[in-house]
Amino acid sequence: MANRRTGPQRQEPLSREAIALSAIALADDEGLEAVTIRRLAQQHGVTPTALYWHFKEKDQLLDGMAEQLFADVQLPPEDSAPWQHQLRSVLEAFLAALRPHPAVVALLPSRILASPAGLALTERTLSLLRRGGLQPERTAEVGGYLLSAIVALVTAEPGREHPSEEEARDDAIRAKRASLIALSPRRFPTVIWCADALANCASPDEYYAFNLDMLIGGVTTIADALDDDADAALPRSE
Amino acid sequence: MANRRTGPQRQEPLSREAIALSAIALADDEGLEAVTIRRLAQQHGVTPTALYWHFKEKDQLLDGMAEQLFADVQLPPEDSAPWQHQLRSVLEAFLAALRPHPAVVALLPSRILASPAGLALTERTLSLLRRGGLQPERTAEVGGYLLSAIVALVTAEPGREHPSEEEARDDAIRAKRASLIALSPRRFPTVIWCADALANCASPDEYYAFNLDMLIGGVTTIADALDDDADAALPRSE
DNA sequence: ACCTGAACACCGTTCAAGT
DNA sequence: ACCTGAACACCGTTCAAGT
Repeated sequence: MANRRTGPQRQEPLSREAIALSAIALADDEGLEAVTIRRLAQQHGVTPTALYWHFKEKDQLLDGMAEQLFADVQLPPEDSAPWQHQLRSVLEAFLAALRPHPAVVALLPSRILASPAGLALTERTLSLLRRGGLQPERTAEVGGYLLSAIVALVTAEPGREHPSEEEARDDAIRAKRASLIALSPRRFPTVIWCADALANCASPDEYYAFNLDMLIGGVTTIADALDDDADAALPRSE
Repeated sequence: MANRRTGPQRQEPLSREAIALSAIALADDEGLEAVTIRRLAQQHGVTPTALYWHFKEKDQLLDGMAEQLFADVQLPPEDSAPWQHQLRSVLEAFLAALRPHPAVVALLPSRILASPAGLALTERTLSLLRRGGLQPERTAEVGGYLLSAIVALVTAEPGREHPSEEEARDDAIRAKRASLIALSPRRFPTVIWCADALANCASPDEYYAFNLDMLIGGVTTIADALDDDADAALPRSE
């Protein structure tokens, strides 16, 4: 589990990409707040100030981490399926890239339009909404939000914040569940009814699939509403 | 605009609430990363270590900030409207509390079940989904996600990251738009088509209303699908 | 081109002490 | 009960210098 702690490494020169990859690994292991110029330098056997040759400031390192995640997205090939189905495939591909790195995803929403791979993902998403009949303002608003909503899906996975070591994780889940069960049944009956599933996600795959169904269902609803408006505006068109 | 900078204030003893409120104001003005034990102490005319009498550690200060925002939510009274309509009203109330404090909302998803006011919001949300026919696992998964999706709605508002001073803001929007317009029209035709709306939100109210329509439409879709399943399982019920 | 070393301003936090 | 003061380990960043 613990990441390369093999002390100072003599090796070929550093690269932006190598630093960003080890930063992602460090975030995966210990959280985003563990990603520090000084710790990364130590892992690479180098002085903290050496990193400033590769990145002008820490924010550019975070940009590099985000870019790596966007580059992991395996966009499905375009096909002739209905646009809603293709949209679901695109969002699933984004989700698949994010799930291994939940600690990093908070970096993505503000950086998607500044990253080449993020732009490719955005282009695919927006073009499918356009095919659904949305005007440019709606396309931008809904498309941009959908991508952030996928990020939020990872952030909000029940039980995601618990530790990953099995025993400590079980303890945390039990403690969370107990704290919910102990609430007033008069004021919080439904929280208590849901306590198990709020404390931990029994099946993450079902959590993701069901909420994706919801998002796609919502997009379909608003696209259909636009069609109805168009029908109403052009009464006996066709 | 600038916040009470009137130097050391001699006054009645500090309180958790007063510190959390000034922390929110500081985040509104200068972003969450400006919220520092030392700066807050300075604003209150007190030594940094004085804050440790009120909060065991900085994380508890962040808890207090989140609790204040949850307490701002004005939950609508229960009524006899369809559950989807009531759910929309609850989400609108949450959104109204968040919009004045976009820099703070990232604190909320991980803290909602640890805050009394957050639990009240969760209870209302879950109880309406239960009324929609969802089982406890789905209720927890969808309800928890919906609340995070509202937070993401604020985070992802186009143009939200630009500065708030009018002139600098116009410059940032123009620069963002120009950078999108300059992309390859062959590879990014739809991004270019949407460039204006991606660079800035012409009407935030419409952005929020339209995406809320989408979320409510999605919840309705999955609840209806459950009804259909039930109908199929009990063929000529009724 | 790529990295070191010294230095600076700024963090969160502990602990003993004051009133 | 509420706050001060000194101290510690840890940040990001600049700049001049080395090879």
